[in-house]
Amino acid sequence: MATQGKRTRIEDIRRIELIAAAHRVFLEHGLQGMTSARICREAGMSPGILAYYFKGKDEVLFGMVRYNNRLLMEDVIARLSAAPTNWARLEAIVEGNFPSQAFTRAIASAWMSVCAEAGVNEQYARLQQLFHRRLRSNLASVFDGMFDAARLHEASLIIAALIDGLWLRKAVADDIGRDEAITLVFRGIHSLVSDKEEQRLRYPPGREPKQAAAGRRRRL
Amino acid sequence: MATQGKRTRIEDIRRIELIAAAHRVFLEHGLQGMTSARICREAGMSPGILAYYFKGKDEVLFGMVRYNNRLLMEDVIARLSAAPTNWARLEAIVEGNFPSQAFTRAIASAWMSVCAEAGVNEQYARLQQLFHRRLRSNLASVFDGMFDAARLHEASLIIAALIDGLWLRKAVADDIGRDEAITLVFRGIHSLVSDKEEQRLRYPPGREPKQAAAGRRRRL
DNA sequence: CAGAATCTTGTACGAGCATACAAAAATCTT
DNA sequence: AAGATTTTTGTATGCTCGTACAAGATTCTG
Repeated sequence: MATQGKRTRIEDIRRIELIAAAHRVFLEHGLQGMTSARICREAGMSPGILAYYFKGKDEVLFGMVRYNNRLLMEDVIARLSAAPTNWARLEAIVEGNFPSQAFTRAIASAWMSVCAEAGVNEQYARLQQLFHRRLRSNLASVFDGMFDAARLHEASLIIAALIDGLWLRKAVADDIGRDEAITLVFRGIHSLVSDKEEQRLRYPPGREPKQAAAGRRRRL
Repeated sequence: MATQGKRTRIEDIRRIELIAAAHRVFLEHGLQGMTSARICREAGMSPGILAYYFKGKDEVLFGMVRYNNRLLMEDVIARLSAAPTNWARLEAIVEGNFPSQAFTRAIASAWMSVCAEAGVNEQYARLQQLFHRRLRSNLASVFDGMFDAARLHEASLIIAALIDGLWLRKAVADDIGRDEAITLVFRGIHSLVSDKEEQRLRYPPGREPKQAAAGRRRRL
């Protein structure tokens, strides 16, 4: 409160460095192997530093999950706002949920450990639920008008679950690549929506086919 | 080797009791909270007993996962062999993957913790892969003849991933019930296969509609 | 029933971990 | 530059958990 010129800056820097280090450790060793000492070593600092900038390890962990989710969301948001058609929006959502360099077994298994923890720890659960809701509402906004309310709910849930299930398989068996996963999700979408509706996705209403145009954006 | 009359019997009994106790602890506390002491207490034995009958905790854990998977598989196998039509076989597979009393948040989160561990520990991975392969080959046997090889692969993978994804959502958000989950999987199946093919599932070839008959069984 | 084999108990040891903290180093202030 | 403040270090403490083990209880055997 008294000083803001330097103190807050260094403090914020260290906190971010530690969270970023925690993120790297997390992606390599999972939630389980994410020990205080390892985080500090990864950040190139002394083991005691964590207690100086954070109340405890849980605070770092929590910040890390938020950091991770923010990274993913920002990517999807950027792609969404640049998408000209609803179909492009759909591609943005699906591809954004399989980040190019991140569809890795190690990352999938780290992600699984967060989901396992979310089953027990209500704070993690809330973070994941936020994430899930965002995915589903993004999907629903693209599908809007194609189904009645109940089917809309169902379709977005099916696609969201399909995406999660593919991540789970990646963690367990690692028998699927990024492009394959994306193809499978689109196969699922394709079979859920009728051909006529799929055309409406590819070419926004009021425009000729073959001529892409900026679809109205409903949600970010 | 020398004595088999009593020794092996008591030994097997204790091992099974401990594994069953481990299973109960696992379902309640997850892989993380599954401590040696808790397992022994749950089994009504002394904390040291575990080291007498097992080489270490990992052996109990491993046996527990096998025990769990066997329970699930036996249920599916029993339903499968009693199924008169391919459609009934499909119902057996899908419903067997959402056991009546077991589609619980606690159980889902315990299951997630195994998947997370499988990403790191190759032994768990193999167990889960076995499980996944069985599910997919069961699905594929029902769908056989409806798709070409590539699409068959895709369809079984999509449905299997959808099932896993619904379990994951159960762990994280607990916003879905057993019947709802089964309905969603069938919605996915319905949209993947054509109406004509779906009829072929419901009524085996060579039989009149409305008259259920025993379909030939392809796989167990 | 005595002695041996088997089974069970309770405890003790050590490893790994989160956290607290005193001392050292660095930085800022005047 | 001297003193005050902030930042960093290294270590110590206490806790949880897996495992080993000696001693006690039970069952088997002759």
